[in-house]
Amino acid sequence: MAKRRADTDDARRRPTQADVARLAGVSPAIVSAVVNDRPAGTIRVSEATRQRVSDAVRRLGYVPNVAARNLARGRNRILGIFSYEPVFPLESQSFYHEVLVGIEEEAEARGYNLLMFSAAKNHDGVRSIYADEINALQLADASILVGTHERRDEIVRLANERYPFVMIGRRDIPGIEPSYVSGDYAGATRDAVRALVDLGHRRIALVRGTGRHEAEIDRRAGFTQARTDLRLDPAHTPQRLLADARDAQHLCAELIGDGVTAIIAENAMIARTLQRAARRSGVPIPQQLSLISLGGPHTNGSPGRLATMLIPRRDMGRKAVEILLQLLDDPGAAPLQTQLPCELELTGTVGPPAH
DNA sequence: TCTGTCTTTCCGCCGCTACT
DNA sequence: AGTAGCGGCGGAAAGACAGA
Repeated sequence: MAKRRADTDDARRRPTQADVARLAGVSPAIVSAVVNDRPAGTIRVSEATRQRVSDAVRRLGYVPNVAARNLARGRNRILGIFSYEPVFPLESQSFYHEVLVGIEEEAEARGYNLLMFSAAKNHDGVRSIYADEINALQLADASILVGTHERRDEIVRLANERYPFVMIGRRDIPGIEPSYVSGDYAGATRDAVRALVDLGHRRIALVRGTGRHEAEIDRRAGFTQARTDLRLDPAHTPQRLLADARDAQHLCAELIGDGVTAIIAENAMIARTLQRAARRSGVPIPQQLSLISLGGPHTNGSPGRLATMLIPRRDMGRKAVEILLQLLDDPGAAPLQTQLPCELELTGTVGPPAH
């Protein structure tokens, strides 16, 4: 095998550290120290020896074997990105575009390469980390998981295998405590209610969708918390479900009939639907009804630009890389869970109540 | 004896192959 | 079928050796 190859094919064989060591008349450890420029604290090499090794490296054309080096270090300086859904749709407004930009910036700054996992599909046609029953992410030292349609059984399996990973978005998964980076959606929702109250609103509705994801649960929890903090009458601060866009006009009329002067929409789609419904009903925004969207991004330049919660996507990407590297440096560390503050951009569709 | 320089040895990584 | 050994390194520890 390798030995046989060495005998028959020596001239074409790539030179190794051992070859350099032989030619320079030193031990392989010295070659390693010179090639990797190890500090004097670990191993001292005289200038003359260093020169001999460098000459031998040049004469043989020695280049370190990356695979062998990774094997020895147990690291390959590759971070994975696994997405349960396409992250490169045409719209540059895609939620994940900015997150990926942040990931790339931070990975580059720290000298790590990125590897995108996107091919592995299981028999259901759904992307799966364990499509072949083997953790595909092992190619990378650690990975960032994006997407909201994750398979939670796989996340549990990853955690139990002690594979280092970070999720974009808070996850509440029984049995494990995954590391994640998320926006502080509850805090931003509280801030939105407070801003409306400061403007004089007392009857404020949260219009939610059918989703039951943590990001949505957090927004609803933030709304409820704000109601308590600000001593608002629960009867005047309802949470209403908008399951079908066709019901928007009816819901809008109903809320206005109840005296509601401000609506917080759980996501941008609901916000735009309500905005259109109000326009059709002849309800002026923000003169008669204020509207805040808890999900960006809004369409810049559109008429009646939406007041919006700004999700720090780029920072989330950067923080995810930071956390991954912390997990790599200290595999025994407790899960690192971070919620970044989300600012509110209260322009366009927010104003004081009519009376 | 101390210091500087270097060698030797060992472990770990893991897929693959040869050997028992 | 099971096991040992190899490849090609990095890194650390222990020790050898020469010269001051």
